[in-house]
Amino acid sequence: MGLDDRKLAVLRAIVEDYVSTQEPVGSKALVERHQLGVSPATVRNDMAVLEEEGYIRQPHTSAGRVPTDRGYRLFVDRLSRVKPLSPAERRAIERFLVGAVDLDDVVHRTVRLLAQLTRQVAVVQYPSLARSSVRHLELVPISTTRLMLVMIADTGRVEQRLVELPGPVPADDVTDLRRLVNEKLAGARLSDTPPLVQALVEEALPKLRPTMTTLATVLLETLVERHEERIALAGTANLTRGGLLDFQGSLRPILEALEEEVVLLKLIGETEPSTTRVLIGDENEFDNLRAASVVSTGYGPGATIVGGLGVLGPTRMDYPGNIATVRAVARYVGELLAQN
Amino acid sequence: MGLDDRKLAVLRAIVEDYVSTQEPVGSKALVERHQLGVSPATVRNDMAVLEEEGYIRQPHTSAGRVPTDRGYRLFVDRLSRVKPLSPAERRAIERFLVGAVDLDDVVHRTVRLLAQLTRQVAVVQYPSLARSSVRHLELVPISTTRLMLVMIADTGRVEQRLVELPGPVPADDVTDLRRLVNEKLAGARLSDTPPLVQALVEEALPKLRPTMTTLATVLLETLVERHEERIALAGTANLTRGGLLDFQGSLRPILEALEEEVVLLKLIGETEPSTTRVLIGDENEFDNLRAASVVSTGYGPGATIVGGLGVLGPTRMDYPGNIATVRAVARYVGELLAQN
DNA sequence: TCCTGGCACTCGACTGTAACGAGTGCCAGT
DNA sequence: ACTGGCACTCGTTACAGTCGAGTGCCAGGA
Repeated sequence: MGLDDRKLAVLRAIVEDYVSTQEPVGSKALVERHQLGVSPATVRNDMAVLEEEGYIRQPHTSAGRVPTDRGYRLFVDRLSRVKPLSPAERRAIERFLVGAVDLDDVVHRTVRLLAQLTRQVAVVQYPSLARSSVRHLELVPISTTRLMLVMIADTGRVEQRLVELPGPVPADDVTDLRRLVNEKLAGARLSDTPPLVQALVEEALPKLRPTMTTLATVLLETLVERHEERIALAGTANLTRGGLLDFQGSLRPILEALEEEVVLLKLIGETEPSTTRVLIGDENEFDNLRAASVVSTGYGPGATIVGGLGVLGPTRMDYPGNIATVRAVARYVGELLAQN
Repeated sequence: MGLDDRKLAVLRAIVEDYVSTQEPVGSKALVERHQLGVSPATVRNDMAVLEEEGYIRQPHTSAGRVPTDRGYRLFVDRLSRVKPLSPAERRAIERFLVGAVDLDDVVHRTVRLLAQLTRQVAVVQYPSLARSSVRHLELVPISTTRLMLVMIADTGRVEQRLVELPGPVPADDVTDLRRLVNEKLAGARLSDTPPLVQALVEEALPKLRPTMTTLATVLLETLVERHEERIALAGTANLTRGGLLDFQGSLRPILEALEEEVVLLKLIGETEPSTTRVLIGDENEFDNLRAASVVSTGYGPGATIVGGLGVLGPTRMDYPGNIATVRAVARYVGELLAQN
């Protein structure tokens, strides 16, 4: 396809104008607002080509042009540079994140910060258990037949779970169990624990065997199988900006998708490439989100990645700005985690 | 004000029809759909009176009548009986709540259940710390100068917090601290802890004094001051039912309000009367929610109340049905908590 | 005294027509 | 290869007219 430099410039101009005005942009307005150095008629010819190639389209015959998902894609890949953050934004990020005392606190502040800076819906995944290691396991007797199991991960996450024991267990045995469990599991990556837990049961003294078996079941459930992942969300009210024009008039599918943790995890949790990922409109695998775009990236202390974060908004969003913000926030959060 | 039985019957009919059809209801339609035993003209006279008294109003001159907030209030207080739950609903509640392993689990299941049954936005407050007692405090050494403080409440809530110690503390001292803290605080209501914590510091051995002081600060922050309350939310997508007619076309203020924990707590957290509370439209103290109604109640094991739960929706909602559901769910959750 | 049928009236919803104008595609000329 | 000009499309807006649901009021009857 023959897209020369000017045609690309036209596409860029269309995207920028449409994102900021939210109205279809015509050839005349384009040459007025950008120094393209050619006449509207020429721009129209270029537009015709861009439309033929599927980068823009006309909502109605007598209206201007609007970028398609494919047009945004080209824009993001080749026509935009990452916008540097304004000093005000930088300051906001720093100020927002100091004083966090808790992992919960960090995550909550982060998600609100992201929502505020981007004016989109923000999503932050808690540090993934799968990518964490066990720092310590604590067993707290609640009654003679009940224990509270508390797992503290190196990422700061704390999970707890009530354990119903098969029979009464004396305090000394609890101490033994605690020691055994920690000797075996402390320091291990959560994803590596199943065989270790198995070994624990097999090596346990006959006296402790039944209790350990129960404990092992709960351990596996808590550490590996169950609600492994947590998510924080903020800024849903931002969906209502752009007065019903975005999302073709109905927020319903979006709101539904946002309530499904599984969906959100898919969106921001796939962090293999460790670079910023942009999903535009129907590139998204969920039908409910085919009118939305997602900008996401991984975060973590140093170079490692323990979770994902990102923003979700209309396809008509400020990609360069949002990409810059998401990256910057991820970096700051990573630094914060590294300090602990 | 002279509202005889028939006028009340007319009001009831208007509310019921409007709630189910979502359209202003006229005198003719009313007599057709209800056995009022009088003619449309008579109903019109009654309507005129009801309108004068502020219970109904006309959106336009040539339209039917619509209940006002005041009309709904009268309906709820005097004209409706609590709808018994359908067997299907009963079954749904029971099935939904068995198998919950965790307080987190219970709360999440409850909030989703409520949202599903009422088709409104559901809100559930975690058992309030202020109404809980300390079951156990655990101190887990993370490094020589860091402890993880874990508080387990009798309601099942678990709070944790990282403590930065002023200097290295040997393991034996941690054991002592743990014992001291538990001796003093275990069993105490959280709201009663401040003086006890103070006493802990004063009675501590000189050797432990600095550490205990730091610990005390964090304890007070964690137990009393900070994010004492937590909230779970579900069903926001239900706001989009009734296609923009409810909430005068903009979900924005509602979504904004739902993001403020403080607002939600005010809505469902004030559980003094222990009976079901209904807030209709502008009875609500938050401007953002003047187009919404809230049905809420307290829940807890036995007769005690440890938190609140409820639903939020358009003023045009099925009050009798929602009240019944909210009550039933609260009772079941209470029973569930009592078992632990 | 209260209810009812009848009737004029209001006013939003809908329909059809016309003018307007933003924007386009195409073509001939440079 | 670009440009100015021009005819054309079609959504938007304004306006007028009709329709009908629903009302308020009144006179007559139980």
